[in-house]
Amino acid sequence: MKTNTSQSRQQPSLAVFSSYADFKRGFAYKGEHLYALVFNRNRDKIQISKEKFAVRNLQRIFEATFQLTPKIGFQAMSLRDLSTETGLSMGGLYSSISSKENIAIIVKDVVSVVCEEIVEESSKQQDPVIALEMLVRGYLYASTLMQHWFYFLYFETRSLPPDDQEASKNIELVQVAALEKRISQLRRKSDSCHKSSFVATMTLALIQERYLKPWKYHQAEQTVDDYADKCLQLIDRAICRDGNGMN
Amino acid sequence: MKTNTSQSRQQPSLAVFSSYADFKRGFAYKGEHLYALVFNRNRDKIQISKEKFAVRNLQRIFEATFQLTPKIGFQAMSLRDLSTETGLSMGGLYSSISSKENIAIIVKDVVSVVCEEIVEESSKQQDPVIALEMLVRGYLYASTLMQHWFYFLYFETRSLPPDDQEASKNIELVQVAALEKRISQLRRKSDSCHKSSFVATMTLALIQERYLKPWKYHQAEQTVDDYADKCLQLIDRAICRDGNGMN
DNA sequence: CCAGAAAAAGAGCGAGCGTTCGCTTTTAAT
DNA sequence: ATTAAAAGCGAACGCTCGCTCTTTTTCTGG
Repeated sequence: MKTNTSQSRQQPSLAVFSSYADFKRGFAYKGEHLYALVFNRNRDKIQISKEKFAVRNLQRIFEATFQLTPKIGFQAMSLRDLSTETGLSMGGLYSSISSKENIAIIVKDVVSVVCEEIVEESSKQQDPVIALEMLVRGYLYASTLMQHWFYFLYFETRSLPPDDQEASKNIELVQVAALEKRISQLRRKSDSCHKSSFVATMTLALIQERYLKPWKYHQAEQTVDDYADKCLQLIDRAICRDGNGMN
Repeated sequence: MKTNTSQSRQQPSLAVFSSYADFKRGFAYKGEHLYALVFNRNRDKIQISKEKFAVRNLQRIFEATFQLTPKIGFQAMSLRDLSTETGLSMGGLYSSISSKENIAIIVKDVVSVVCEEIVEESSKQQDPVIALEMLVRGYLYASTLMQHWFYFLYFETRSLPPDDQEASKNIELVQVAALEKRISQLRRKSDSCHKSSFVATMTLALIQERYLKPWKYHQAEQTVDDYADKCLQLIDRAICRDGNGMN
């Protein structure tokens, strides 16, 4: 599995999944795979040419960033802090990422790729119920597995150059649009039911709540699976598509 | 209440309100009133002794901060930027706030005061329906009127010293707890209904969504009143208290 | 209108930032 | 074992930061 034939970079699809464990198994963006992806997508920013070395350094750099950043913010993290935490020298840091800003840009890129795949996979589905479930579970599960990345992007969007800030906001807009489309396909047309756009907004807010507030969920008396179930159930209620008859 | 015997500063209560316009009228934390409050609560941090000058400078400083900060973040805003934007000199800035960090600390303090009052006013109500409505509308309306302050605190909590970071998270926990208490009083006991804690979390996430994403709502094709109605309606659905008692 | 007090000004300070570059060590194909 | 290329290193650089302090200007009450 790990034996990479030089350049057979392939994105295994999210495939079908119905639980977090399931999803996790098929999830491609983790461990060395993830950093190999980063390496391949950002060769221009990385002055190291051998994948082996680049991947090792990138892994250290991002893990250290996610360690240092949440309590003090990205801007307040100095490259000397990062050097200490990674064990790399100043020079090593620079041959790996070329600039501090690139760290944030790469995070944006990664989250972007993951989100696009979720939307893409879901859009292949013609059944709106399954498609919606894929969106909700996909985003929820992916942002749990990559919590640090999603969290970082949300709070550090403002550390990005203007164009990337725009792109970062766009990720979210695409996500809501995908949700809204599927929700509107399911919504019972009635004035007493919530508008699709409102329900889509609510759904995204709930998903984000989960990865933005790790201190609430890290102890996790409640699993992500439960959380996903509740979100889906709530959507049903909001659009009057309840299983049990409610008046 | 507050121990204000010597101080003439009085906080007009939020009183009763049933619409945004209503709430706005009775809202005490705006304009010069607000900065007078800041001045009185932070005399130790402010080296200017005449209220007149202090209030004028504070107003300039916070308005400039809220202008500069959203796009680049607080850490990236230099005091020279702030000096340019406010029209104050370096020295003027320092006699007004003593340190850059104090700007963030004061924001935390202000948001804290506003939130405490919302919870306090609501807790005086014995009718849980009205109490819940006061919480939701109060938080939603207040965070609309003071959008910059709430937004800043959410994104800049990490620029605060550790104790204030803790305090900032606490504001949110108090808010959810207040919501949860009232929701649990209304919740129909049934396994098919969402747990009070989940509904409270969802409610807060929805409220925050609104002030955290100004680019979605600033054009506001949808008023805050509508938004509040929808939130309350959704709560009812989630806890199986529909019966459409929604006027 | 004046004199003492308060406020505003802004050049200057040391610290620490992101970044660079000349050098050493490691790697890996011969 | 040799050697050229790649990776790693860290002192040093220019710059900007938050902050201070002396000087100047403005305010204010008699």
